[in-house]
Amino acid sequence: MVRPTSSQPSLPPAERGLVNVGNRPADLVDFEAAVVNFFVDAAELLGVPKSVAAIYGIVFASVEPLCFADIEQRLNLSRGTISQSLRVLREIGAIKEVSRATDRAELFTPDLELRKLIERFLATRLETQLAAGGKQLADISRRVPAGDPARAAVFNQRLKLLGRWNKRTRALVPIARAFLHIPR
Amino acid sequence: MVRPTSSQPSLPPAERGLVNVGNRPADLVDFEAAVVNFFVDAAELLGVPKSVAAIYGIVFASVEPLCFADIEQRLNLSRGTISQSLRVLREIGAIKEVSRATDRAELFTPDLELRKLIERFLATRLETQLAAGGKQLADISRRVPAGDPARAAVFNQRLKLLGRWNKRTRALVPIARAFLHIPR
DNA sequence: AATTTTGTTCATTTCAAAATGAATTGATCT
DNA sequence: AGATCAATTCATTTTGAAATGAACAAAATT
Repeated sequence: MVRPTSSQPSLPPAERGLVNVGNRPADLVDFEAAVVNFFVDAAELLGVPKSVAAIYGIVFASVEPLCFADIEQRLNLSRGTISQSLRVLREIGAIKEVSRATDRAELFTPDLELRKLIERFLATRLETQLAAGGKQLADISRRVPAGDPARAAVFNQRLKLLGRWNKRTRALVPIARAFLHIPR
Repeated sequence: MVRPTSSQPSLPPAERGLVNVGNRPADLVDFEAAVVNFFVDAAELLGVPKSVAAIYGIVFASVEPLCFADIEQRLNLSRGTISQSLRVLREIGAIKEVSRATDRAELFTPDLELRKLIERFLATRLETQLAAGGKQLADISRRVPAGDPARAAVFNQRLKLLGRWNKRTRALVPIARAFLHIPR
């Protein structure tokens, strides 16, 4: 009877997804795959491309900073995609560059200050969308068809409702920030 | 000098988008288009198909309940899409059916209890995703590669961080509910 | 029973976002 | 200078969710 030699009780192999196996140890690959999947799923909720999430994941799953070639080796993604996704990740501050004197390649390490990422999401997606919605509502109000006053009254009532929800949700954002201890 | 005969100072025509003009009055069409656009934009944020949002919008923008044919006339969407989108809207409780004795066609009216929709979003998308994330994190923890203890320590540290954010965000959901006055 | 009216189903198509990879740039090394 | 390495750009391709519309059902009307 052959048993796995691992110290762990053997887990089922993880869904590999975008993660390459190559000649790397199976348990490491499984770990990386599980981390990458976690971030890919989370990104789906936030509307972020899979490749971007996967690259953050693979960088997160390495103690040593990774260079471009490392990522290319570990993930089943083209150079073009990796280059573009790294740019996005740098722009949003999800990864940091760590220069290494001995080599010319840039090294990347995850920025573990997740509050910055969350703050970015709150400000960029939520707050701006809600503000845009508020403007649209104002515009709609000026378009309520006159003529039938009873009908106009109904529409104004409905629009007031939307306006209240817009305001309430906007008021929620700072509360969320406070609760998550995210500095203004 | 020809002036618009409207009582309103003439607004620029609204982006028509999916809304059909037909032989309907321009100001009504503009109003409907503005409302539809509002919901389409909001839906984009929530990951809802445009057609679904547009149909909710066109129903919202009518005082009288609309039947299938009304929607088909007002929006540039196929019967198939309308049928499927109406099903979705009924399932999530965004519209109500209003039977009319005089006619066999079903009539639809918006459910203005927006808190129900928001609650649904919180429960279905946010909470279940966060719970799934929590499970994934537990799984990842069991996959931390043993061997190098220093490395394992770093990973455990990082995973603790993710776990904390997961928990905090989960704790935020009930607070959001309370703030928005959404009954548990 | 035949017809019209009212919608549904689902195999195919469309389309926009994401991914690709060849060509190119811009370094660094010999 | 020439060669090699590291990465970026961007015109093209892929892909998957969304939309289409013809075929089909089910009920009401004639």
